[in-house]
Amino acid sequence: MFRLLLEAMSEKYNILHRIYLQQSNLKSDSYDEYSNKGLNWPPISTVKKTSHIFVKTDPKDNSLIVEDGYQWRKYGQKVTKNNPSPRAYFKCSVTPACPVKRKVQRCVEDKSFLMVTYEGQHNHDVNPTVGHSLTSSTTFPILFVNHH
DNA sequence: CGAATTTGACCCGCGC
DNA sequence: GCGCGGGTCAAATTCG
Repeated sequence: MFRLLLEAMSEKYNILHRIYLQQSNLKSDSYDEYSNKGLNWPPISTVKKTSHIFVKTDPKDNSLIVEDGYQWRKYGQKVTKNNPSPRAYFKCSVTPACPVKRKVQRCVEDKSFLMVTYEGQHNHDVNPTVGHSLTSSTTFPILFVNHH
């Protein structure tokens, strides 16, 4: 488990470093805004089509809703064969034309983990008010990004 | 009263 | 062709 964490974090660092080199060459101030706020992971979705993110939450909190700066509209919930815990399906509702989908499911072995799957990339910017509230939280819940 | 969530139905791809 | 598993739709319902 820890080895997976380490590999995924180093991979995430490599991706971020590549993005940083690209963005610094392109003189983009939107990425500087991200890095200043500590929101490192939204630009990853601009590189990768789908990404699996593990989020630590309270297992008692079964709301299955993760606030990440975007606004999601739930459109389905299913139970899969491998996982007894239900899986929730969300769509980005910040912009009606945004094609991003998100799946949220509890991890099988550790119920305090939440696996979030992002599909696609946002064609709009992140809501700044929600993003600020996210960074002001003391515990940054996102553990690592795994990609297939 | 409008919008978001819930939840069963529907749909589609895949393996037998 | 059929059943199953997973993804989406949409009517009803709840919530602000």
